[in-house]
Amino acid sequence: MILNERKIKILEAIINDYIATAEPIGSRTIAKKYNLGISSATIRNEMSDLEELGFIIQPHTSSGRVPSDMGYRLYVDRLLRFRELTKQETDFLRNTVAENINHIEYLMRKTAKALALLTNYTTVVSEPKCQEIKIKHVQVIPFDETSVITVIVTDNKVVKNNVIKVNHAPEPDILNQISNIVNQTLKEYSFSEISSKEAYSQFLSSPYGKLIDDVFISVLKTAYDERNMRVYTSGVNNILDFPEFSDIEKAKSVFKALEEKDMLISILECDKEKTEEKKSGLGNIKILIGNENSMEQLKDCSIIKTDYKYGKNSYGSIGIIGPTRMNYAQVIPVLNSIVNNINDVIKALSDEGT
Amino acid sequence: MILNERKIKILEAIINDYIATAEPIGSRTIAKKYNLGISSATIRNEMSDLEELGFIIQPHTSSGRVPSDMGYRLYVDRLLRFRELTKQETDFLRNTVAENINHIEYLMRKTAKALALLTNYTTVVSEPKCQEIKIKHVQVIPFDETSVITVIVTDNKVVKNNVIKVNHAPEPDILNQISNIVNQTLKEYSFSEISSKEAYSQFLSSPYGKLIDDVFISVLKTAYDERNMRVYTSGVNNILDFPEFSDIEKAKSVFKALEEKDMLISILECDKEKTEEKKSGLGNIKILIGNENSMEQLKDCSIIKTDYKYGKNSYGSIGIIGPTRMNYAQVIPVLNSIVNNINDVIKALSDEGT
DNA sequence: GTTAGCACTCGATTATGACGAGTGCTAATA
DNA sequence: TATTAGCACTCGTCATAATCGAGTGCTAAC
Repeated sequence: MILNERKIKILEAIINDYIATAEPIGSRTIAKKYNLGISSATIRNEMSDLEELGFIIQPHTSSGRVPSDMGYRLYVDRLLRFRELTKQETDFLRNTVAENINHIEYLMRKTAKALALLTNYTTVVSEPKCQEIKIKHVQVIPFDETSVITVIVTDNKVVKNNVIKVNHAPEPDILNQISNIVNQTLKEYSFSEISSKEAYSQFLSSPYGKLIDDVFISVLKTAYDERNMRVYTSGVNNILDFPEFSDIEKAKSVFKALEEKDMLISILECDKEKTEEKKSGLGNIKILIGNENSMEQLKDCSIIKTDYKYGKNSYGSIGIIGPTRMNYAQVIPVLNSIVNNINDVIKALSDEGT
Repeated sequence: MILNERKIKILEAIINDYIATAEPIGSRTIAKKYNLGISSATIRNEMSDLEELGFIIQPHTSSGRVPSDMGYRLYVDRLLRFRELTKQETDFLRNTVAENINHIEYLMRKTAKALALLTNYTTVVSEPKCQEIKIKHVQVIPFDETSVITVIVTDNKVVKNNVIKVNHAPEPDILNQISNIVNQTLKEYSFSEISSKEAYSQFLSSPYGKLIDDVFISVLKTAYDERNMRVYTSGVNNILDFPEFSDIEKAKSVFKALEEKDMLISILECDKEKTEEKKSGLGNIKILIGNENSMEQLKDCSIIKTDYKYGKNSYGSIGIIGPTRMNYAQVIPVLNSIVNNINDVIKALSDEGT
């Protein structure tokens, strides 16, 4: 059986209609709404073929058809024509990026919010992470009589901090000296040399040896602590607006999945090998349709995601989650637009800086 | 009509039963389950009185009764007997606090999570805020050729940071000097003197005047920026487990409210004047029942909240949100326990430090 | 190959009636 | 006089049946 032009036209009609209405579509509806120049009976025959080929599904005998994951996959790969963004939309996205580019936490939060607003789906944004994390600067600053704070700046402008308890907090001058020692050591030695304490053994016998050791430990902890990765979501409630989740149990299972930070991270990182690059100059946006993602709770959802660059060698991810019936033609350009914005601004900043 | 002992006994039975079952309670049920030594007919008469007095409500003719906000209020003020926490519970709460006390962000997040876990309601935790914010230390640290980072530590161990763009980033030594200038100025002058630039006008003409100005501006912004306040929630999904929110529209409206950060903040801060202190040594836990809070979307919810101390003059808030039918007898001791833990540990730390 | 026509399917909607938990009222009782 | 047994009545819930209609597959005619 061949997937001829006409079958594809019908499939396209079914998918477009289903994306818009969330109702199974019958042959008569197609014949009336989309004038393909053929009767409902012919369409009926073609639909029967499409079902046999696996592109559409009949929820029960004598109901209309609904696209299958495979149908959406064909649609996304071959039929999708992207919606042009309006000027308002592009401006809005550009401003969101421009206003927050210097503050990664805000950037993540506002990006998630902006995308949720424009798409009405759920968005997830993860913190940029280096393949190989680099510590840019460490500063030990005074806090009170029995504690100091280490501030750790990584390559990608991410700032983390830890409180360290001491018996008696040294003077600011001393703390500066300690900061210098730490920074110098970080420049000269690898993490493994530091974690074996070899790199700074000479300082351990000094009066502040214990503190210096604590600082290095806290630096290493930050450098390796994957769990520290922040993830922001927005528009989780939008799930409830889709009829496919009007069953409260289904909604609950999706919510539960989206509440788990680990789950969010794996949404953004999972199945890297399974996904294919989208053609047509859309960068490396990945699309996972329904069961293509391996999370049982999200089997009725599609995930559209991509990475953004933030600092040298440092990448974060942005994902948009909705029902498989999601509006791919709109979501992809929106995601593409904001990521290009981020990448462009970051590139401009780093060019400027050299 | 007098609210005699017997009426109160009946009211108590109704409320306890309703908290447990979420079903309207009839006179026969009470007569059978709680042997008060009177017949269902008598109970019926008393219930009729209780309804007239406004403590219970009949959803429709010939259905059982349900407590009103006023009924819960009486219950909470006069009838409530707190459940003792189990050893596991107290240990769990103590450990949660102990493990995270030095890192405010974790402390907030884990506290929210722990409370949601123990109570099965939704929890909200806000960042400690000074009535009068004090900057403990400012440190300008290098980032790259065209930017530096200001790290601002407030009185309450909250660390904020901002990126500042410069034409050409000064050497670390210079940045240290600038940090010293800023810290010194902050010690000697008030915020108003700083915001008028009067306090540091002498430095403006130096080669780094622009940068120094930017740093002060960023400090002031952080000091005043209410919006910077972080708020963490946990267990939002628990809402879906309550039959009162099985209507998806109701659930959605609560979700929408809990998604807004401003709304969360006003949940924790609203109606300070309206609430009353709870007696019986429970610190200053506040309870808002149903319409006692002024948020339309939360009119079917109760809010139990209190403040915790984190650093000198610095208070954050913790709130637990559930249906008005929530288990006050359990939630209040749990909340009380964790807040006492936080306060005790913080007190111990500050005593130790003097 | 296409289409009109028709019998058939099956979920959704509506109507109906039985059930039962609960009420209020009245009259008998302690 | 307060309490209670008894009874008719109310009304939401649940199960059953009836109807409707969108949609199908198949056949025969074009």
